[in-house]
Amino acid sequence: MQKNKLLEIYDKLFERYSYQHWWPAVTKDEIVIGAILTQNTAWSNVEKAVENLKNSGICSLEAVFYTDIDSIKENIKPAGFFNQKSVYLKNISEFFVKNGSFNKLSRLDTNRLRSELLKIKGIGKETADSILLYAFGRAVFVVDAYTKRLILRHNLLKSNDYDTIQDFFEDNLPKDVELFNEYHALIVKNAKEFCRTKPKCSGCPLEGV
DNA sequence: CACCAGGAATGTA
DNA sequence: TACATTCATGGT
Repeated sequence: MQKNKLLEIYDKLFERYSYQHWWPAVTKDEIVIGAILTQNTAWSNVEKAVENLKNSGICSLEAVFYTDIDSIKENIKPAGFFNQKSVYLKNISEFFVKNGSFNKLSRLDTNRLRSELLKIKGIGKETADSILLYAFGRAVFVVDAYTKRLILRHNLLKSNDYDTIQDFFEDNLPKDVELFNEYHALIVKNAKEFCRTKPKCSGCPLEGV
């Protein structure tokens, strides 16, 4: 029994699933592009879209910026919402190209970088934080629908507000990039297995936590 | 056939 | 602030 519920939950998830290694050995550009494409979309469909971009030689933010939007649409079609996601990709690629890409943007502190990302149309809190964590390596906790449901079901908070839940994680965990990286991935992994349409809790590593 | 996935923008009250 | 609607493909 630990006094820190969040660490207890993490330990049980990690014990069951081990490392998820999200976005390993891929370019940062691909992570940013994937973060947009995965908005409310199954990851298997994102992989098809990314593969199309690679085959077309335009799986980079600079390439996206200089490629006509109709070609972008055609390539990312499998990921769904291609009409708006193509615009979103254009928006963020413009941001990176016009601001010196990772080289210069990495000099900004995390809060400043986050607020700049949130100004881009198509980048909400979860996408911004995913980019900060997985592409920039900043210790920012990503809150998604699964995370909210986990917090509410275990009665750890009353509010389901994004910032409230994010603060809860960041204030009760060591600010460790690898920990935040794995934790978010483990929550998704566990939710997919046990919390689909009908919550089947039998066998869940968080049973009784 | 229905449901929804590693959300965000927009509109309504 | 708190919900509701729209966007689109592909797997179960």
